[in-house]
Amino acid sequence: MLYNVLETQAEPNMEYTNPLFTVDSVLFTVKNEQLLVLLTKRAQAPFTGCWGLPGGFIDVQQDTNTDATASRKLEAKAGLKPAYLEQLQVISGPDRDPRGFSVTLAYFALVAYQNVSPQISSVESASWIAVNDLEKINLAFDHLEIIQIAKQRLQQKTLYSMTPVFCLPTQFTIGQLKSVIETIIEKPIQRKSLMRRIEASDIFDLSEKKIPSGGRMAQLYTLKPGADLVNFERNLNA
Amino acid sequence: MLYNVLETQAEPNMEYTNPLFTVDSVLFTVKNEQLLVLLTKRAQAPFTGCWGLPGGFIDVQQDTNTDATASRKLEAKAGLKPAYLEQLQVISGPDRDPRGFSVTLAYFALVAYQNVSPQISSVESASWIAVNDLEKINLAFDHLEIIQIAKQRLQQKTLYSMTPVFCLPTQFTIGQLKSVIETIIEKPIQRKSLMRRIEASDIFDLSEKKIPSGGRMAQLYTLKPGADLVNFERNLNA
DNA sequence: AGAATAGTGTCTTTCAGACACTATATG
DNA sequence: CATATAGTGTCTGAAAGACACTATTCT
Repeated sequence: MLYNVLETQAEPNMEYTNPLFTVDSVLFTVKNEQLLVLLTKRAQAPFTGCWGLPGGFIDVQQDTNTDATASRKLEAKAGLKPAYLEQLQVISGPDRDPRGFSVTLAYFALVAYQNVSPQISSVESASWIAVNDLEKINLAFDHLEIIQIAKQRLQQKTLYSMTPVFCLPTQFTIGQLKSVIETIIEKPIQRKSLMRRIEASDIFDLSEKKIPSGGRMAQLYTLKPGADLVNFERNLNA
Repeated sequence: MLYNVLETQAEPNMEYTNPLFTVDSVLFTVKNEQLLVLLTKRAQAPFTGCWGLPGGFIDVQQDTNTDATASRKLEAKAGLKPAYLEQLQVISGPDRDPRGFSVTLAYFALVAYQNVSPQISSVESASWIAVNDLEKINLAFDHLEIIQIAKQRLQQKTLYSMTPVFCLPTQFTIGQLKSVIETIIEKPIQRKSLMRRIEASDIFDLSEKKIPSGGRMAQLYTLKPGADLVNFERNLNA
């Protein structure tokens, strides 16, 4: 006993115990006026059999940074590349993983449902779940909390940017964009306000095509190649 | 050779090499119309003798999360507690640290210069450097880049919140706040606009006191106890 | 008095909200 | 034709910008 105490004190430069470090992604899409999140069924302990966020460990041989880790894990677990990916935040603590102190870098990502529907349905262990139905699901770790934080960030960004276009195919109509935005922020917006922002942002091209919509034909738009998203100086609605 | 290849393939569940994980802070303050950042002189390799951001490893025995790590390191290296602390972002890659793949969680923090000036000057190895003079300094790792990212975030937040109050003592005047804001965003603002926001945010109390200012006495304000910062729905200036 | 800073009154500008109106598709 | 959705015209409203004006303090 005494011996151990002395030995510890004699090593002030000891290596700190390195905590577990993982990268997890909250990948959203929108389908039928519902915000969906991608969950995977956990094959290993802890929380075997529970649903959780797709993620895993950095592969220092392969990954050039944590963005690459997030992408690689989404590719491996659900066979898809997100259209949008950004860091959300780090969550850490001694009690969130039974194996010990853990640090998780959470990403927040978007894809168009149309682009990934076939891949997901072919993967047994991955599934889209409506964010508003998550109480019914038994989620691993603090993943429910992380999803709520990601949802809030998505809602916030939707008020001052065109981020939700990444939930749509490359060609889309104003009506579709309006619907996706309304699903995300859970409030109606004015079509006129959206049109003004599309015009002002100058990041969209008119396609030559129009598509049927139940009424008058709708103009198709695309994001200009290489265009960066713009942040507006005012929020919508809120 | 062949044996090694087979062995690798036979261990799909092998432990990944855990990268180095550190927590660094970009602590800003404002003094004499200059934005300053706290740097520490590195005692150990790599980059011995260079200036760098105060930070270090998580202590899984002591820290309840990475926020605690950031605070503890600021306390240890400069003897101070920041008035404001939030996550900035994770920077990672195989080449940013000569020791190998590294992951750094950067924090962004604020203090009032008046509150910490004595501590810093008593610490040999810590010093405030003007952010606009950093080219002259030999900075460790990619710390220059991290400081620039933190500065941008601070500028952005200043446009839609009262975050800069954390660069001031608990009692402060509108004139002081205006000056700090202008230093941060490097642009003049309208005193009237600031007054309107102070009124609208409803997070400040008038003190009973006024202080001299070179002209008419200036009203002292304080942040209401327990008040959360408000995000305005429009940006200033920009 | 004159200079300096604090604080107010008020007009302009910008952009979102509201909503009526026109346009064009379908059955 | 009616209905549904696309898209426009234009008025209102909220909050920032501009800036002149008053108020107070010091020398």
